Amino acid sequence: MTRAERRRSTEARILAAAARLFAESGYADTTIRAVAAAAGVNPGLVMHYFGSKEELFLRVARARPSGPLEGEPEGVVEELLDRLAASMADEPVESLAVLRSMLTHPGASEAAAEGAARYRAQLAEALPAADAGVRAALVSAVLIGVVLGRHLLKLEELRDAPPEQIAALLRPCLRSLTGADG
Amino acid sequence: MTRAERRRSTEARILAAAARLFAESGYADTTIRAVAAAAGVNPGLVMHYFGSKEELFLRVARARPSGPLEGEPEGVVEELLDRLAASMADEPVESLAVLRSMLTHPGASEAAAEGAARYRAQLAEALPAADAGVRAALVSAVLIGVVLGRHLLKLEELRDAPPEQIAALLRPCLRSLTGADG
DNA sequence: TCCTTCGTTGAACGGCTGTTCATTGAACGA
DNA sequence: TCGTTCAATGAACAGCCGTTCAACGAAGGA
Repeated sequence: MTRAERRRSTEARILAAAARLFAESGYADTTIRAVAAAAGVNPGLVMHYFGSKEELFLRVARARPSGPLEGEPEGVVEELLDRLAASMADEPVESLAVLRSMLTHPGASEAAAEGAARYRAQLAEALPAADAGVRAALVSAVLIGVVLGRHLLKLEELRDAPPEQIAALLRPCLRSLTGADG
Repeated sequence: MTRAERRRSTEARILAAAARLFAESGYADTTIRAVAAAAGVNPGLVMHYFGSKEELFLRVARARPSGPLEGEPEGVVEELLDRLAASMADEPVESLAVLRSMLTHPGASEAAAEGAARYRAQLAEALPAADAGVRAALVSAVLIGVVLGRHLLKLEELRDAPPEQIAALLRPCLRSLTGADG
């Protein structure tokens, strides 16, 4: 294994461990030492690669663009439900890391705010109503609440329910919020 | 001022400061020293009164029973919207402290879980549908998402919108989730 | 008035944190 | 083969944390 490969491999291992720990424990309770241990690496190395705990977190939290969101409200709702179902099937480690840390770490909210605002703006543009902004924010809040309830608060009924059932129950709810029900 | 009065007054001041700081910063980032400073008191006194940071948090987080929730789904939805509007008018410090810390502090979830589960059970009993449990959990998740979005994530559109507008947009959403729309 | 009670303080403790830095040793280029 | 590069280590630093404890000083009872 070449030197560059080892380097990339180690860096990836640290990032994966950091994402998992940030998601599980939040920003404050995740220590550089724990990340290093989980990655099988020396704490100093984490600092050497990422400079600081803050920058390590930002590398994990970098908002990956999640595809465009356009078309008629009906289609947008289905797209949102699909994404929700997908993030329910497997544990969405990065999203959870961002979500949990946004509630823990002062800087995390600001770091993710720009991407989230662009997301809501995109969503709002697909809505016909005059109060599209508030509606888009409510849709975001509802989806965040559901992911939060299932993965972080671990509400039993939500954790045990199949994704399709949740999506089906949520459909009319989102259709009314987006104005897709006329 | 009598000695017992001073004692109660100081204790109340510490509890109020703790509630505010737990809500603002979560469990981990709230220090005993900061609570003591905000209450104008010596850190040692906080320990002397409450024993530990954990017990101080539990005193703040003790679930205050929030009235019964019964009757027809339509009425329950209106009751929920009323409570939501009320918690939007003023900053619900204690609720936020619990909510934020549930996401920060391992023990906080468990501490609040019992009360929250009883709340969802009560809500589920008022719903006629066979999948009342999942529906009740989804209603909780939606309401948590909205409070979270407004007070913790500070989504601009949600923070600036008047409570009545949010309640109005949420009404059909909650009616469909509770099965109040037939 | 004197002694007790107790709210309150200040200093200190060990432990864990993020971060730094000199050092090692194996992969590399010549 | 030899010197350089650089991934990786281990020990150490200062700072903040929760927590402890001896001590002070004013309120309360006799």
